[in-house]
Formats: sequence, C-alpha cells, structure tokens
Amino acid sequence: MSCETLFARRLKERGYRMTPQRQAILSALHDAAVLLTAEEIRAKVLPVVPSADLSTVYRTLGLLEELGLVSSAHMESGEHRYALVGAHGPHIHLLCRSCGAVSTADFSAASELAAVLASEHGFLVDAEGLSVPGLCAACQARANASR
Amino acid sequence: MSCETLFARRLKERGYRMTPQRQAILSALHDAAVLLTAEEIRAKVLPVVPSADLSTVYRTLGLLEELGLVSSAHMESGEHRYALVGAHGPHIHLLCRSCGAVSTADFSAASELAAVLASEHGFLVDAEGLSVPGLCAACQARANASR
DNA sequence: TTTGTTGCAAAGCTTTTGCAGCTCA
DNA sequence: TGAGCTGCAAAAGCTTTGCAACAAA
Repeated sequence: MSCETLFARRLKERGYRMTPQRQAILSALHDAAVLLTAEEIRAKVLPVVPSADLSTVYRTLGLLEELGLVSSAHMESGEHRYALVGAHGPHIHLLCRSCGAVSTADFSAASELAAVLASEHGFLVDAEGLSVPGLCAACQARANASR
Repeated sequence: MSCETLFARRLKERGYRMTPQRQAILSALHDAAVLLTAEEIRAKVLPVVPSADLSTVYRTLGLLEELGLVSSAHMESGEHRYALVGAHGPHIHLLCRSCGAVSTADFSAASELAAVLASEHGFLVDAEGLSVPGLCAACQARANASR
C-alpha cells in the first residue's frame, strides 16, 4: 500500500480530511533521501501548492507524528528534521555534527544497546527516535587530511 | 581534583577568568542529579549571584562545552539540558518521553552500537552526545497499570 | 451543510548578540 | 591597567496559536 493511501485511511479513521497540502507534504517526505526541516518541506511543497504556509507544514507534521507516520530528529543546532516511518522499517539516524548530513542505519545496530538499557535500567528505547551524533566518514577524512 | 579547580585551570590555560557567576553555574551543575535547562541553572545561581542573567548562563555553558566540561542533550520538546562531564566518566542520556526525566547510563552500553556504526557506516559516534529517547521504568509501570 | 483545514498575522519561546560599564588577574 | 566578563535590552530563529474565510465529504 502506498503511503498516500495509508495516510488517507488513517486520516479518515479519525475524522480528518485529505487535502492537496497534506498530499504534497507527504509526497515531499516520501521522495526525500534524507531528513527534512519544515522549511525544506515547504520549499518542496510550494511548486505544487503555491500558497502553502509554514504553519500548515508544522500542523501536518504534528498530525503525521500523532498518527505514527513520521519520526523527528532534533539536531545539535536545535533544528528539527522529519522523515517518514514504516516504509523502510525501523531505523536510527546518524547526524554528522560537522557537515550536518543525516544518514540512516538499521535499527538492529542498536539492538544490544536497547537490550542493555532494558535489563539494567528498565528503560524502553523508542525504536524510531534514536539519533546518534558524531562524525560522518567524509568529515573524518577531511579532518585527517587537513591535520 | 575538584571540578572547580579543573575548570579554573582550563580557563587560565586559555586566558579566560574565573568569576563568581561561573563558579555558581559550575556548582549548580555539579550538585544536580539530573540534566538542567539554562533557566533551571539560573534559578540555582540567583541566590548566590542575584544579578545573574540568562545570557551569562548561556555564555558560560557555551564555554564549558567548548572546554569539554559539559555535554548537552536536546529534548523532544526542543529544550536543551546540560550536565557536567568527566566526573562520572563518559555516559549516555536516557530521556523519558512521557515524564521528561533524564537519567544516565554508562557509555559502555553503547559500545557495540558505536562499533557497528564505525565498521558498517564509517561513522564515528560522539561518546558524550548520545541521547536515547524512550520510556523510563516508572512510566512503563504507570502505562501498564492504567491499561 | 457541517466541520475540519488553511493562510495570514501575531505571539511565544529559547537562545544569541551588541554595548557600555565593571572586574578579575 | 587592560583584556575579558557581565547585565541589560533588543534581535533572531523556529514553532505555535487565533481567527475568519475556505473546502472536503
């Protein structure tokens, strides 16, 4: 099932409506290879719905999160980035503190972490919320080269 | 060596100065069992330095981060929380999305995650920046009880 | 038609910055 | 004494909210 269909169905179940704005936002998220900020999403939506407002983007993102369709990552810089969930299975986000790039890794990489935290701290890790700060391969190479 | 002494030495090495405000901020962080927001730090500093301004707190936190003495966690809500590093060794932060509580766990819990990300993605994880979202034991119990 | 949704504008928050006076070393 | 620090006030971002008009079902 496509994301649009799934979204439309979940909306309907709750008495919400599908609109061109929501379709465009969903589509922008679906096409993105990386996590997007609200502003970036608006930029992708504008060609489709020229009047689209940032507040609509935020409201839709909130709705999508509530429906469990998007996850958000909170960067060091304080900005928030959003990505669709589900389509690609649970994953974690790798945030490069140097270049700001966001990549993803399979959640299984964190399975031992989750197990340790559960057994030692009774803490239940959110599969879809984990963001790991660090340095990406490219920035490490750059740092070494300039040394 | 106490945190104050270490801080004073690092400041001096860089040509910075120790002030009552900085001592009070460091002391507030040192006494705290959990991570604090800038506003919370200011509240703890006010009795000691009544004129202390939030901007001073932010500037000092920035300095402390630069010197590697504090780490910050960025919460779901967008607020930033700070804690001293070093005294307790590298650790990761566990953020409860329900009650907002922040606890810490030894960094070794994430060592396998770091190893996997390094070997499979060439990604170098920041030891002191990892924040794990999820549900704390108390909130899980509460959720089960009300079910 | 009804009720949810949108765009606009304004407000809210946390964090940052400019500056003149103050103070630590 | 002088470079660094502080408090104050204003600015800057990002995000949220109120409201009247609009549109999906």
